[in-house]
Amino acid sequence: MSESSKPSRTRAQQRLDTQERILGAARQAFAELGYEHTTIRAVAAAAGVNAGLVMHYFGSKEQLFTRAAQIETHELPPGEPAEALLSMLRSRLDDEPAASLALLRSVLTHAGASDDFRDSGRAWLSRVGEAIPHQDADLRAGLVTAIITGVIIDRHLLKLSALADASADDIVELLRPCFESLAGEHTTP
Amino acid sequence: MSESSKPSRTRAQQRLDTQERILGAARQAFAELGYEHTTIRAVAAAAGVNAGLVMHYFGSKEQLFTRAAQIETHELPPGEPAEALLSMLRSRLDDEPAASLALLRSVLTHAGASDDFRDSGRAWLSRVGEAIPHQDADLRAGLVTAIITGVIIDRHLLKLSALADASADDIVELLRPCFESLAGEHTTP
DNA sequence: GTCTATAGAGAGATAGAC
DNA sequence: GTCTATCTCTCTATAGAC
Repeated sequence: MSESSKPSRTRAQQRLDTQERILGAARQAFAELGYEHTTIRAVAAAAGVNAGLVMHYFGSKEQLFTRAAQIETHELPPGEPAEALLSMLRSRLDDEPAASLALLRSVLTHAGASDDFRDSGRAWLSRVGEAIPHQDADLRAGLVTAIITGVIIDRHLLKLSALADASADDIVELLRPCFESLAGEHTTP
Repeated sequence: MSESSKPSRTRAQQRLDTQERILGAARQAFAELGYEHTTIRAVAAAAGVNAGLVMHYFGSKEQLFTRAAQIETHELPPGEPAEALLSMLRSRLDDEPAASLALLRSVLTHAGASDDFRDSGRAWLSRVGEAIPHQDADLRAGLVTAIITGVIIDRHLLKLSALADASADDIVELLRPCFESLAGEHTTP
């Protein structure tokens, strides 16, 4: 029967809460500093716990990163592909999730991040490729993805003035012709 | 016969030669590994010298990076802006200089690199902005630059299959409509 | 469930010898 | 002009106490 009586928060509950706090702090740190400049100590401090506990829960810095940078693969909305891609760009311009920013910031310097990125990107790319009605669909999918990534990096990570200050609507409007020429339903020559 | 008397290479010459070897090794290392994973020791070894010598010549890792990642600001060829941008993208698709890749690889994680990047990018952006015949020229310049950067990163740094394997010509052809809509000489609404 | 203590490795930087 | 030796710092990771 009862043990600690009032199970308003069981021990397992408490454990999950703490893990979530740590993951949140880790996501933010990885997004702002990148993999190498993020220290277990700093993550622990931000989560209000001790560094040893972080290791105890996640095993290594590498595993902590993989957990923190885990992103649900972006779904491509149904309908005309160019418009679908634009609407997903639109939402990412407004608020890109921290986990995704963490992955982006670290992808150029941390080998593990590149792998995570490739894995989560593969499904996305093939989905986009299938939606594009052209022979060279793969290259086109790679190009729109490169464009989206480039814009997101400049806006959220590098905060380059022109892109960081612009309204999401203006950006989308300016890029519409690009997306239509790459992913639109033209007749293939 | 003579030994050190033959000034086929003076001491100052020798010094410059060695410095150049070090800079070359540094560029390659920074481009491949990023700022944080590049060690003075490894650069020295690759250049066939000792780590102490690198410090002696360049003072600090930070200064070594700044020297190694120094890039002549890309000149925008004269003529119609969209075509000018495409032709410069074209050349960067074939072989991007190591110094530029080093800067790109490090820009997301190293503060000093971001500054160097911003500085060398500012001149470029204003030049592109001036060439674009639109009111919102700055935003348009930021967008084409983001596109170029995204494509170069995916091709040369992440080596994502679709972009890494494609021919430069195919990429340029697919992106031409994008560049024309962003930087072309349309009548402004 | 959480924290303390510390081992162990690697890096940048400095001073001076050859 | 170039190298050896070393100092000092910081970080991950481990072992075990409360």
